[in-house]
Amino acid sequence: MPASVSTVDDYLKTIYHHTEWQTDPVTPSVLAAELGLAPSSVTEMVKKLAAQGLVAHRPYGPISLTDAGTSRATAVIRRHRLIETWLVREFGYAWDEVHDEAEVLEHTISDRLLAGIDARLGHPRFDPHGDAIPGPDGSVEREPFVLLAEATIGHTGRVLRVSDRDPALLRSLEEIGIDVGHTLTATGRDAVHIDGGPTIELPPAAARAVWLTA
Amino acid sequence: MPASVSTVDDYLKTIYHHTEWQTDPVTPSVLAAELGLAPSSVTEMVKKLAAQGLVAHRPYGPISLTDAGTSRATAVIRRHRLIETWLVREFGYAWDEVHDEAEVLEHTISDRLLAGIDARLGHPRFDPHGDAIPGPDGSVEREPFVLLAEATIGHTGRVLRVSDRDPALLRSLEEIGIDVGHTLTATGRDAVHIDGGPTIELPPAAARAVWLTA
DNA sequence: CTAGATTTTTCGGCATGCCGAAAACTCCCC
DNA sequence: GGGGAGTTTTCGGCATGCCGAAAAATCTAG
Repeated sequence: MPASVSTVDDYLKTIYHHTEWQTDPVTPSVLAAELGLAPSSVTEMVKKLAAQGLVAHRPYGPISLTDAGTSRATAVIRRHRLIETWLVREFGYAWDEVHDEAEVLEHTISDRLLAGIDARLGHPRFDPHGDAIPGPDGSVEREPFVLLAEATIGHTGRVLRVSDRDPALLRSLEEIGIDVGHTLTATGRDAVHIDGGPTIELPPAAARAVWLTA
Repeated sequence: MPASVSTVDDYLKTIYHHTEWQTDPVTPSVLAAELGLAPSSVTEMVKKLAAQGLVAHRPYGPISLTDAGTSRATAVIRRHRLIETWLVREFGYAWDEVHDEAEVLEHTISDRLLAGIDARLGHPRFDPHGDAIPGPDGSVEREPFVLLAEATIGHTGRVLRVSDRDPALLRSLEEIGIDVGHTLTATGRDAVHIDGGPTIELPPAAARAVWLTA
């Protein structure tokens, strides 16, 4: 009768993740797309999650996490990002190679081993691409941010995060010199300069994949 | 229609494990007991394994691994023992604490990560309790052995393996000084001396948990 | 404001892997 | 060599989590 832990965790994580850098509501169709499932499957599962008090959802409405759901989601994300960081730092994985492995291990590593990994990494608060690693208590460090595509011309900010959704884009941004921690100024739609250097043209989708401090 | 990888692996591993230090045939009831399942479930699953060519089994007969089954089983055992060794050496787990974690991770770690762990450990060929870690090619290092309970009085041999089935027994043997690598002489039923020292009485089941070189 | 498009939900179904009860088969001992 | 004990298999069932088709609700445009 209780749904499997890792399935539940996947739903919660995906819901949380969706709202982390965006504000649009989470609907069953969005969730279905992100989980790679049919919408009907999502409706069913969401109903179960709601029954368990992890999610708020009235029929035909948006889906949101309850406090219980949020804390469970941040716990999963903590695991995921800690594992990713660990794979990169200790096993030489490239950033676009860690995701699948972390996706699996986040459900299977024990709390004890996770604590060992966390300690060995020195309790990091951010993963290699700027996403915050929630603390063991669920706390998340955040600062106000803007999506580069939505920044006003002339806005200057530090790169907080580069979306890791498209590995090719991620790598090309890296080559250009856009990486977490660098400071950028938006000089136009799809154009920036870095630390006072020359203006650079960005590939099409890039401005929607870079977040700056507000 | 294909059974889940980790379920299949559990069956194969258990069959292999059963024949590793004993010679009695593997029957559905034995397997059911070791897997904690009902015999009827085992019959069903074994039928599927046989259909996949991993196991040889005619109705009412014993179960044995085919070559394909054996190589798959040794691969799982390699993973399991490498993970256990790693948990002990790098995370300070005690020997009786590693099993459950390894049981899960053996199914979920990628080949790549396993190779990284293996390299980091220096490609060990034995786990901390003397069980051989199969090589990546499935090769297993073995030397001829006798169960202490079945050794002739006066037989002297090096301790090859201490069963890790009963953690309490394992620890009490350790306290007495019986551990992998030590040399023992069987001085009677349930009595030994170590490296020429005084004769020691063993707890009841101990003689069935210690293997010596032949 | 209403009709068509879109989204969400309901419903019947499927696969996996397990169980318990009952039937089929083996084995062993007298 | 016949029975009974014990083991193995068959069979109907259950839970999870998914799908597709069809029904219900909502949204959007004219």
